[in-house]
Amino acid sequence: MTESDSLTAAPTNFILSRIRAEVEAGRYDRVVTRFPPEPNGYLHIGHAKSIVLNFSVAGAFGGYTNLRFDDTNPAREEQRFIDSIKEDVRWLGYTWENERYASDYFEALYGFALHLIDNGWAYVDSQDADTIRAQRGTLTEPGVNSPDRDRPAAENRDLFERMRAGEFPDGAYVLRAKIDMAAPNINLRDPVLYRIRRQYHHRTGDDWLIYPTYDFAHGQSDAIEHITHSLCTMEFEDHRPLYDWLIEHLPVPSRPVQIEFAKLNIDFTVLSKRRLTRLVSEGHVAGWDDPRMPTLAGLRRRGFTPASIRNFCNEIGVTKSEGIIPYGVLERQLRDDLNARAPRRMAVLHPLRVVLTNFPENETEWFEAANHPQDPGMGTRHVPMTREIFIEQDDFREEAPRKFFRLKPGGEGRLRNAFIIRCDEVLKNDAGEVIELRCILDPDSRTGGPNADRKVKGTLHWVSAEHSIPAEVRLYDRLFNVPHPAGDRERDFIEHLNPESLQILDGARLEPELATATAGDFFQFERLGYFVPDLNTRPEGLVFNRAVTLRDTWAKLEKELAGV
RNA sequence: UGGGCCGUCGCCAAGCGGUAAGGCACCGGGUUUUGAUCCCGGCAUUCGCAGGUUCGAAUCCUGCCGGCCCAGCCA
Repeated sequence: MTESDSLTAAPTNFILSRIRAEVEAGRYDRVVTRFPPEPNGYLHIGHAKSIVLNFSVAGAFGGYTNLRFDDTNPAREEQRFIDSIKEDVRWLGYTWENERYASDYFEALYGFALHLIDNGWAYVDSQDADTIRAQRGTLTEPGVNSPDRDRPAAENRDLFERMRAGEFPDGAYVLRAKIDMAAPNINLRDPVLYRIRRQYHHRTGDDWLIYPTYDFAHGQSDAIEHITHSLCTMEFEDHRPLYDWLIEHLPVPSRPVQIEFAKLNIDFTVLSKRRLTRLVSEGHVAGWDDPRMPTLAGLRRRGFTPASIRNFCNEIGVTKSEGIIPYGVLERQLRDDLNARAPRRMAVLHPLRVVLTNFPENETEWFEAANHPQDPGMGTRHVPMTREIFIEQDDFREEAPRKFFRLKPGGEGRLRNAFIIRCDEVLKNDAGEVIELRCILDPDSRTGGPNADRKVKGTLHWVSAEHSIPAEVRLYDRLFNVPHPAGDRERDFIEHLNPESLQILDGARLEPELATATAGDFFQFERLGYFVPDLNTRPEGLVFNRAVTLRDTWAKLEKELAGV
């Protein structure tokens, strides 16, 4: 594995080992998979699991992966989603072999439908949707045959050709497979294969007025592309008999097999396209790429790296049992990746003015600071120190609790990369709030000085009041305040939205080095977390997003102390 | 109550008849000018439950229990 990454070195799982056995038995000389999104929304972290799986499976056996858009329903698909999906897959680090569309195969699929009709395995039904539904039976009762079920093949062919020709309105007819209305598996009760949709398609335009259903399009598309293993989520397990039935009854060029795995769930978020679409369309978030969204676009904007997401997918594994992964697991992967690679900087989110009483006025002293404490190769930069600086409000307590070892009246603290100071005086406003500290510095404690190694418990980050630059900083918290917002049967998941998921700070001060940061950069603001410039940051209006905090043992301790 | 699937530590997850991997979390301890990182150590006599088969079962059989999915002309 390179760096903290694993593009292809996925840990094993039941799919990988099954295919390995097949390959070793000589059943395949190469493995071809496909990632088949429907272009009706943005990709989310759940899709990432599928992408990583598909690409790593094919890659492990010298094969490749196609990107295939499952665009069989023109009513809800759009070009902009195709664009975003391609961008996201590329960003994740994967390169597909072929870019394909189910709509590329409409003509071939139509031919397959004719084949079924001619062999008496499909028929045109003239009943409306409600009637068909009523005849399908229930979970416990068998369905009943359609009166059109025994329509002669020639008549079926004629009707189907006229469906294509546009002679009928939407819903007038459907093509159905003739399987078994009494099958315990409802998907086998004469499933609909084609429906009339007089609708413009984003790729085929007005060429088609009938469109195949997922069940009819998917497996056959797999076969046409010589996909060897069609990996999908568990809810399609019931469709596998139909998938196989169609492959067996059609003159397809290859015989792919479908394997199902459990989809991803993460706590405190939702991962279904339907719900994500609602968050966007109802305006609960700023868009598909809102940094609070679990979409790849949102995670990217938030500051997540492709490697962190890939590593996450590999860490959680692939099985058939559905579980809920704590959001913290994803966050830790980001920390792991960025800890190794992010340059360190100092930034103060909630500034508290500190005057260093024995530091000369109008002077600037530059301190050299390592860009990474464990990686000297990342170099150093210089940070300016002046008589007036800002420290974090949280780093001073007038009434310090037990075990609080930052600054307090009369106490000492070390200014990171600089020297040790002692708090001599606390200035307050009329409201009694602390507005300024007067501190004296120990000149011998300068980095490299004779007293530099003096033991002082707390180390504080700081910026020069004069040299620091202002910035807006956006802090994010979980989008929902319950572990499983989609699992509530009484209340709509929207009701569980966390009203404090976004906090905007407009008074942050950054060390001057950060002035030139642009989208795509990433930093660790020491003692605070990992931050990235937002997509819309500008030199004259810096905006940073907090991707994730650092592990904060003190926050945890303090909570425990307060609780007991 | 029909069909399909799942149930191994708080969360993931190996294991596939020979006597419970690993990761995360958590709890100790060490290093540290980030209460970060890093390092060391601890952490299931037990595999949803109950029977059975076997010298031997998480692994095989039977029966229960719990959870998820399916009745779109969505995917």
